[in-house]
Amino acid sequence: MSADQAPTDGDLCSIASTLEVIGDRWTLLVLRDAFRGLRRFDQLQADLGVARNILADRLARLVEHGVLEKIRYQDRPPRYEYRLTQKGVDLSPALVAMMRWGDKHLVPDEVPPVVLIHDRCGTTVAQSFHCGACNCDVTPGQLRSLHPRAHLHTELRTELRTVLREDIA
Amino acid sequence: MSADQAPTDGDLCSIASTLEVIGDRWTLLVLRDAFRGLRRFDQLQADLGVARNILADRLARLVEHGVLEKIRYQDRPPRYEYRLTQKGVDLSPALVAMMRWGDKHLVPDEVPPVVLIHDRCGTTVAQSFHCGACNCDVTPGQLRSLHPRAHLHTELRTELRTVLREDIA
DNA sequence: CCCACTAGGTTGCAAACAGAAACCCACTCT
DNA sequence: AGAGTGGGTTTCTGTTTGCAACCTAGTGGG
Repeated sequence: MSADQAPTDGDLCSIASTLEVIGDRWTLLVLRDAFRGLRRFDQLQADLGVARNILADRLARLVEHGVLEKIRYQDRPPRYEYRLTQKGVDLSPALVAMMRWGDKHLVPDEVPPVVLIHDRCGTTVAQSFHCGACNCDVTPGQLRSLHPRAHLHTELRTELRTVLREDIA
Repeated sequence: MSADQAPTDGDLCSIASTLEVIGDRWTLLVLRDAFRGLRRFDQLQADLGVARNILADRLARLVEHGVLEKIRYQDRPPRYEYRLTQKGVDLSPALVAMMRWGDKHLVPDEVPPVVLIHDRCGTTVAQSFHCGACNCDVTPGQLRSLHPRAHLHTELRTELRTVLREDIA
């Protein structure tokens, strides 16, 4: 059954796979700035204060993974900008979740939180877990996770459909 | 602690602040395992394959930041486990968002996705942005962000209440 | 024509960090 | 007494990072 062949289980776990693409401090800060609308190399470099070679590396990796696109926005002289693809835009739930955690547990009073707006109606939008059956929001503590295949937990349980509890107490 | 300040704008941006706590590949993998129920040093070390000194460092940092608690679960010999605090459990939206992005854009068919269950009713739960006014879900592309203070964008706009568009096209 | 300037990088080198393996300690089991 | 276990720390070495300098088009000014 070979539970441990991979260097990391990047191809088995969605979180590990995701971290192989964006699991880096500078990468995530680049994405944050991309969502804020920054698109050019020097804008990003000035805003982040990151070393230029590191920024070049992270941008190239994000382009390679299809999270950003490198677009030539003028021809002479050739100038490029980096903008989010749909795949990149789909990262916004992750960035928003981190932002909300920071809002709640760090920087309590200094910074008024960024507000998310539904562009059609202009009112605020909340991120949540929603249960369609109960038609209610679900807090993290009321969540359980069901692993369709338990190959990641062969030591704990060898049966399929193992329920792992996320309890805290 | 005591803020070795301003290498980045960690105290201005919630995302940057959050990344100073969890913005590291191993840290995030430790948290993933914590949500799966792993609690002991050797369990984590065996599962992740991380160097023991690195794991010790990451656990200590997470405890220091109040994301995990180090609990003595037996006295002779003294044995400890690490479990999520409420602050730690509140990170689940971020982990879930990364997991869903990985489900959607990486590992497409190999791994059946982990399903989230509402413990009260046993049915599946979805993570979403919800607009209360329209009573509908909002896709990432329909989101705009409103920054109550624009101090992070003084070059772009010096006015308050700058609307930053997250458009892609 | 010559010079400075900008965007978008690349190169070279010192310092910091990650990883592997060995070691340590307190206790229990046999 | 010797081996095993949980929970780490130390040591050494190789990779990664950060910083600064440099490069390459092209543009605008004098």
